[in-house]
Amino acid sequence: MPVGEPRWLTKREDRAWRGYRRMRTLLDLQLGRDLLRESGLSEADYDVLSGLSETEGRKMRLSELASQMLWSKSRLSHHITRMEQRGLVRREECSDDARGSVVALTNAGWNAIVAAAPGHVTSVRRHLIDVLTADEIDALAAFSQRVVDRLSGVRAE
Amino acid sequence: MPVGEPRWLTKREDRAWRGYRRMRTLLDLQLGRDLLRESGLSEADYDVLSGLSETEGRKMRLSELASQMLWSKSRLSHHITRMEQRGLVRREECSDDARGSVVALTNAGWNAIVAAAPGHVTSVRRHLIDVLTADEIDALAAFSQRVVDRLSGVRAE
DNA sequence: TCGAGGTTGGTGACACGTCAACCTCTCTTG
DNA sequence: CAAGAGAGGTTGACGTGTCACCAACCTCGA
Repeated sequence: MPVGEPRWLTKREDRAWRGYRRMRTLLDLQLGRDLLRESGLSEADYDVLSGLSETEGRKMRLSELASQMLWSKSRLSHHITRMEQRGLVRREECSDDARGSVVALTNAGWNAIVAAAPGHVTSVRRHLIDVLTADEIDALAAFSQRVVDRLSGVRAE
Repeated sequence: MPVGEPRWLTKREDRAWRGYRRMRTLLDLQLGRDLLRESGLSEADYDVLSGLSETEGRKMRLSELASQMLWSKSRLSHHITRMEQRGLVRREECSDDARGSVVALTNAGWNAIVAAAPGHVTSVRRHLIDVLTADEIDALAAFSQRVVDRLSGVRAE
């Protein structure tokens, strides 16, 4: 906690910060709406399906998927329960480790992600990617990676 | 909804998109944790207090605050109810419009935001602003503004 | 002046995320 | 090999956001 006056944001910095936050809010909202309307999936659903679909055998350990998605195990477990009830994924026992469980894509889940992906990519393009210049794309990739690296290295102050 | 194959993301675009999303997730988490630890406020609390504190008279119509924050009226109403119970804000009747209500900052609310702001700015600096070059700051401000403008102009499709 | 139609908030039900407690199983280590 | 530490996952309680709906209210044309 800073003791004296902190270095307040300059006008330029403030513009960037507010712009970022507003973009984040609006973009999430729009992409989520587009996705839900066109495919009946939430962004969370999409991420889970997408993660599984890119994996060898279309199945993954629960904890591995959770850590890749930056989700808590509890969150993923709850979410998988709901998706399982909708037939998108299936829990299987883990042969290696009797404690563990494996999440597998069902056919319905595979079909759902295949059907949803084109529309989602189009939506991401329209609202973000195609609005940026090539330089801005590269800048975004570069600095977001840097921010992520710093945050991942630091556990809690 | 696209009919044929969409334009999939290139490697560069994909790096930007994934980087952005990961940054968003981690940054939110970290800033929220910092803020809560140092001031006992959630980011939502902070935004409400901050919005009110920048206003003439430190009070605002509920619907105006909601639209400025890009929140639904219902969400704000729920949140104000909780903040009211903690003494951070107060509801007042609206003289112009008997349907309306006004949210006002209490002294406790003012003290809370004044106490929280320096630490929050420091946290934003450390995890985002100071990690970016001046050019990146300007690029972020520019393209986020552009994305926001396009999204604000479009209502639904 | 009255009624239709839109606006402003509030409310209850539900979906989702977090936290902490818990159980089971695995792995060390003496 | 037994005991305890610790990992993997599940569950329930709780807080928060969304959605649908309602009541109260305003505005404006007939």
